[in-house]
Amino acid sequence: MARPKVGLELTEILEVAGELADQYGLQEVTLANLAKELNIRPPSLYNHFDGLPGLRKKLAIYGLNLLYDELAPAAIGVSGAEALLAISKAYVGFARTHPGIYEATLMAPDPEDVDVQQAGAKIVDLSVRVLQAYKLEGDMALHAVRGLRSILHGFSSLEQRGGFKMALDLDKSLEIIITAFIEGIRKGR
Amino acid sequence: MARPKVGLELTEILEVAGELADQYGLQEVTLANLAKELNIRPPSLYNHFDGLPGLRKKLAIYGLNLLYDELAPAAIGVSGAEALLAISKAYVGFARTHPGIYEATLMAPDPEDVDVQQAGAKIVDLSVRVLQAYKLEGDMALHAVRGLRSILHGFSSLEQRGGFKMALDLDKSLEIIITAFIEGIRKGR
DNA sequence: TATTTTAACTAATAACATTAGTTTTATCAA
DNA sequence: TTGATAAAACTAATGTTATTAGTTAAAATA
Repeated sequence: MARPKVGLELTEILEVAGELADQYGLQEVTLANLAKELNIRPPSLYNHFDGLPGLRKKLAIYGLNLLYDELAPAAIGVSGAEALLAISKAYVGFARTHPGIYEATLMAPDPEDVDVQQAGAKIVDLSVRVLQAYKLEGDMALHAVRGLRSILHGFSSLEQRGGFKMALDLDKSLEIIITAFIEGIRKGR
Repeated sequence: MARPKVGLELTEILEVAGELADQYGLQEVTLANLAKELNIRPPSLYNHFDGLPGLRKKLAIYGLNLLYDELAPAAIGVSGAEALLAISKAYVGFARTHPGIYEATLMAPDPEDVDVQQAGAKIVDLSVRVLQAYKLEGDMALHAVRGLRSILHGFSSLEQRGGFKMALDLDKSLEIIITAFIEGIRKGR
């Protein structure tokens, strides 16, 4: 019993791949660079995942789980606008701290893949629960989730790509945007 | 006089590259594939731009200009919420029609590049003008622009990556999200 | 201790971007 | 029309990458 290598290896590889992604960008996460970092030869990596697409898929799932683990704690003990702002800040914060891993999250070779969908669904479900405090009726709850996700991803993505050039506090922007959006949704019933 | 090849070549190359991107994805826009499509050898492309990074930069600018050319007409003759919804639908529509070119728009090798910034600034300016109808005071106008851009990019990006799985009308989602956001911004003064 | 599995390895191949140097083709001035 | 010039194609070669095949070493298990 106890196979200390089997389970640990893959996680360790993904951690290194994640560091590589955050530090140099996702496009630098190549089998060559990863192998160099791990002091093994590139072909050896095929024992752990199915080539570069396999790595990117596992990295996407790994990243989605990391993201969920940061969002979930932010949502406990609070509700309503407070909870909404808390997970929003956590989301954007994650994208800032882990730009490469966040990018990997959206770059799965096949986004329709069951495992990837499942990891992403946890985050969607979390958003749904936070929005339940607003008692939105019918389809409005679903539209609201789409809006929230659009804002969070769009904001993170644009910030990451240097899209916001104005000298204007980013956290304040986020708070105003989220607050405005949810207020508008409430008025719209 | 009249050098019908000099100017036309580059545009023609970008058109073919754009078709390649839209049809097979941006990652398939390689010098090898592009050269094959143009019936020339890959090294010949270096006479037109500085390698793959050069192509991606030019494709980004080309795409931003295309996008602007679709947004601008949508905004004329209308104002207020009507104009806002018009450019929003045009934006998302462009991302749907030209998924590869839209992606290229955000994938410039150096987003800080002056030419890229300039092409993007036209679109930001257009958003600013449309939002001016709401007479937002002080920084609120700037926050609003950031919010609008986040929504439009986030929505397009998530839709493109199959992020919205629910059987729920996408255009209706967009309309509700944009309307809610701008209403919330107005209330927040 | 013997077997089996895991994970490393070497060697080789194909696709790609890129550089250097050359040739063809087209433009334009005399 | 012709000769000079510039643009844009070419061939050849190199280095990096992912990938496959086949092999070996090491660890876990029976």
